[in-house]
Amino acid sequence: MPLIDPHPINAAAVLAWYDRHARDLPWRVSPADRAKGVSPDPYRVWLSEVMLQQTTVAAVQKYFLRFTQLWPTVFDLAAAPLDAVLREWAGLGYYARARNLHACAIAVVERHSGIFPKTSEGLQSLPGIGAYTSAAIAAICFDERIAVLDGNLDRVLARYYRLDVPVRDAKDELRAALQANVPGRAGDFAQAMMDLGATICAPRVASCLICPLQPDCLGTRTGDPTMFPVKPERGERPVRRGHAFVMTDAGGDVYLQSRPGKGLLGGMTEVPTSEWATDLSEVAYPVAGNWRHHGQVVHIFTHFRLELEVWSSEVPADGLANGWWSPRSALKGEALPTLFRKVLAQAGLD
DNA sequence: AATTCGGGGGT
DNA sequence: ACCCCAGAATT
Repeated sequence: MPLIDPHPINAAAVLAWYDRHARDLPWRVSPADRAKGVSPDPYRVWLSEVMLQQTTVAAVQKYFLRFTQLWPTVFDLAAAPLDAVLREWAGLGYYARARNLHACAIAVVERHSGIFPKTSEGLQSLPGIGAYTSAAIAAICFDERIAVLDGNLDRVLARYYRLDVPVRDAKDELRAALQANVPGRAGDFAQAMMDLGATICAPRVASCLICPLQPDCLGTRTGDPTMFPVKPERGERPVRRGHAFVMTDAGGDVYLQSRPGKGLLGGMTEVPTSEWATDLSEVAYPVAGNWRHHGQVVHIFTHFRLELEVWSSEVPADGLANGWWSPRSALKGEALPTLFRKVLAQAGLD
């Protein structure tokens, strides 16, 4: 039994709305310019799409401007050292994206002479480009008529079709329903539907009176469209606890080291910590010193809550291996994730 | 099919 | 507090 009744979407109405209300974004070609034949730079579209994976437009903007200023083309990015890319990505989260971004730039240069593939299928074979991103780039840059299904569209379509199961249980049907409605202006349509989801059909508020999908939206016909999509149950967020050790030498430089290349905060920079476990271990300092306690830092990851006790001490500069001593003035440029910036701030070193 | 990956903005 | 965000890779 089908989960949805895939009645048509009025793509013409959506495009007409987009022509008047498209958001002005640094990586976007306006619908007016697109109509004049201007096409987006695949490098910039790709970079923006990777940054926007599970990340808000507001958070991405300054990173996008910085990256395109430092590395204006895929050749520039491919030639950059990975640690420079990680330093610039610091704070944006999901750091596997940065490693894949760099690997993808190299692949495009080495396997495709610096030219991005022009089909979603070709794009999806590249690192860090999955079902969504490949479709988005192919539609936006090349008007491939393919369904572009992101979190916004999940919500818009769940309301439009009044989907009464969690989205993950109807992903294929939603994609097929959308695919059947993709018009010739595939790139503008994809961006229009995402803008619609971001501004009109928002998570908590649905401004149905001004929505171009009226009057065909089943979610609005009967009751409250914000009841959709229905959410699966979510368990508790576990807690992990540990100690963080901020060490300075006689000159005030701070001891830093690199995390393993894979996994949580992979490849990023940290201050030494204990293991993170359910129960707080008894503190074991890395080296002898006059250790002071600076209270606790709490950091929320997607799948657990971390509570770190923050300690600091001046220590001899020759007693540690593997890492390096960073002048306080250089901390801003280190590849420090937000967690460790919070730890340093708690110890008075921000 | 489920889990592992950050961090911030909106409500 | 909680939700969600232009998801992908791994298990």
